[in-house]
Amino acid sequence: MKYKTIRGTRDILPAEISQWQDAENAARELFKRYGYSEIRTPVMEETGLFIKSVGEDTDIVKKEMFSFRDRGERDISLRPEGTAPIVRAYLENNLVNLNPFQKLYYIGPMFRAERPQAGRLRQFHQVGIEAIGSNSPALDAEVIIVMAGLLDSFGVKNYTMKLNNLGCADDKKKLSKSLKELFSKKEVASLLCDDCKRRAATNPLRVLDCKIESCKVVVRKYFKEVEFLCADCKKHFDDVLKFLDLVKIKYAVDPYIVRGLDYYTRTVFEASCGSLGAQNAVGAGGRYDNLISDMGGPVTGACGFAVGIDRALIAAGKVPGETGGAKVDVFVAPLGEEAYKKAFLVLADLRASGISCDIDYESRSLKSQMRSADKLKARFVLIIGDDEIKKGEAALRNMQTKEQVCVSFDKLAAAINGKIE
RNA sequence: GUGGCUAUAGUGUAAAGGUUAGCACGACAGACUGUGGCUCUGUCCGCACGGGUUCGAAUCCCGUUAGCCACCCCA
Repeated sequence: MKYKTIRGTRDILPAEISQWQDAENAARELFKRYGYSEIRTPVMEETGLFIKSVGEDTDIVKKEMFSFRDRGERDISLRPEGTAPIVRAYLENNLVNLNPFQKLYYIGPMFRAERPQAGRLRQFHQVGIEAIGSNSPALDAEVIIVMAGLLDSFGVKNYTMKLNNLGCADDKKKLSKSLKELFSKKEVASLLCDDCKRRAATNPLRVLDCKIESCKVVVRKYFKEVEFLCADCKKHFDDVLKFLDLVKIKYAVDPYIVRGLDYYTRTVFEASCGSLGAQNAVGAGGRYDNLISDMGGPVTGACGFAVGIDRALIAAGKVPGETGGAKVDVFVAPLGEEAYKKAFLVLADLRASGISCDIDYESRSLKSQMRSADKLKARFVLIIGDDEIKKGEAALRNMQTKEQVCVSFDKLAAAINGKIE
């Protein structure tokens, strides 16, 4: 029986792992500059956490969660997103008492049971930040700036940053109600696609970002008349834009951006990249001013984003293998059994001195060992044969210059360290 | 989840129902037996899985699985 990775999951092999490490390192370095600390939460949570936060009627909860009941009859889900677990952790660990304002970031796998495609996996990876405990528009702006900086550091180019203002919870309710009324009119409803006819009743905001042209026409024609934003929310959004203008971040306000998670309020944003096909969202986020209180915490604002690492690497055009391959300082090549034992000892000494080195385990010809050394991109090969053992020194060959010198066994580490500098 | 396209060594590909499934890259070994990259030689590794049609299937049909594309939705 040959086993395979399950649908929508994949192995990240050594040839591409450096891209992931580079991306993660870049993210950590960037977040540190902005004062964010890492937090790691479990990949599993109570299912109820996501139903409550992401929303009962959202697709993520309704049809995309990997949920199961464990042996203790608990309802558990693999996390489909990172925000809810972090809010849970913020409240559960009383971080609010430590400091009510927290800047947190996370990196890790998320799980959604969608039909897989390139750039859309069932286990995918997100890196994101959550700044909890402030209503300031400067925070919205900073979060957007950090996301733009992250995409830049990943090498993602040609993305567009779209912003919208959904308003506070009351505004959203007003909007939803107005849209329901609008779509219930026969002359409007008859123009919508079948999906939107259904959405008009269940989740009317989603009609706004329907891709079908006829629906777009309807939305453009009637949506302008819908007034739903209160004065505070309007001002908040205007201030966010001012801060962004101040640091010359490029963005486009798109009144049809609607996020698929119920907890968003006020500012929402999305970075999309044309080269990704239909999976063009490479990062997105927004403000969620009611989530913390909905989860039993104090009334306090928060804002965050998530970037899909898998997608970002595709968008950045990273190709596996370009930077792959192990590199080693010294390849030790013994000839014969006696020499192998000596080599084994030398290996231990060199490694203890901080020198990366490797050896062949199959006792092959020197030619083969030289080839292996070449493949490993070894900078030096240390040849140990009977002659060398007799003389008490090994032959150290520089693979680039082909220069070969004899070095006494007890001075090996020092000699090599001197040459590596 | 719906619809469509696809599936040949590790990778990229050829074979339009008819011998031992070909090629390139790759891996491994060797070319006066203690010296790498180039070259040459040899070796290794494959028809996704399961049924069916046929004298005969990589090739045609069905199913399964997986990938890809669009939708749904989303990072």
